[in-house]
Amino acid sequence: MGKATISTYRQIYAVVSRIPRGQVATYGQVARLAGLPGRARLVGYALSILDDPSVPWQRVINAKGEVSPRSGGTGAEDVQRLRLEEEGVEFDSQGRVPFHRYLWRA
DNA sequence: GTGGTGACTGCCA
DNA sequence: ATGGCAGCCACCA
Repeated sequence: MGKATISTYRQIYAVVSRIPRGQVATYGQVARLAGLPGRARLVGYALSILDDPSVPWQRVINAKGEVSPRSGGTGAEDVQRLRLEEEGVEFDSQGRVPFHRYLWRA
């Protein structure tokens, strides 16, 4: 665990913090904006160990437009969807967020 | 050092 | 449309 890793996470959290309320971004998109193209999984990991409550992690979803299933079976997915709906993001009948309406155009 | 595991994604059958 | 998989790379056992 070195400095480089720490700054990498900081970069990721900084990008996520820029996503506007009521909009969403994909893991891959966040990775690219953070200067880490092709490293979407790292974004997922960074968010999984996030402890800073000021980072709007709920606005990051997968490339299919859905809230990514967690492995641990925790209720995090439901919390994420609820928090998004609270800020005005609507899900379609298939449980997906229509990108044409809510994707963040950085 | 090695191998398995992901809050992922794009490609291909 | 759906599912499988390789590539990705930090972490942990």
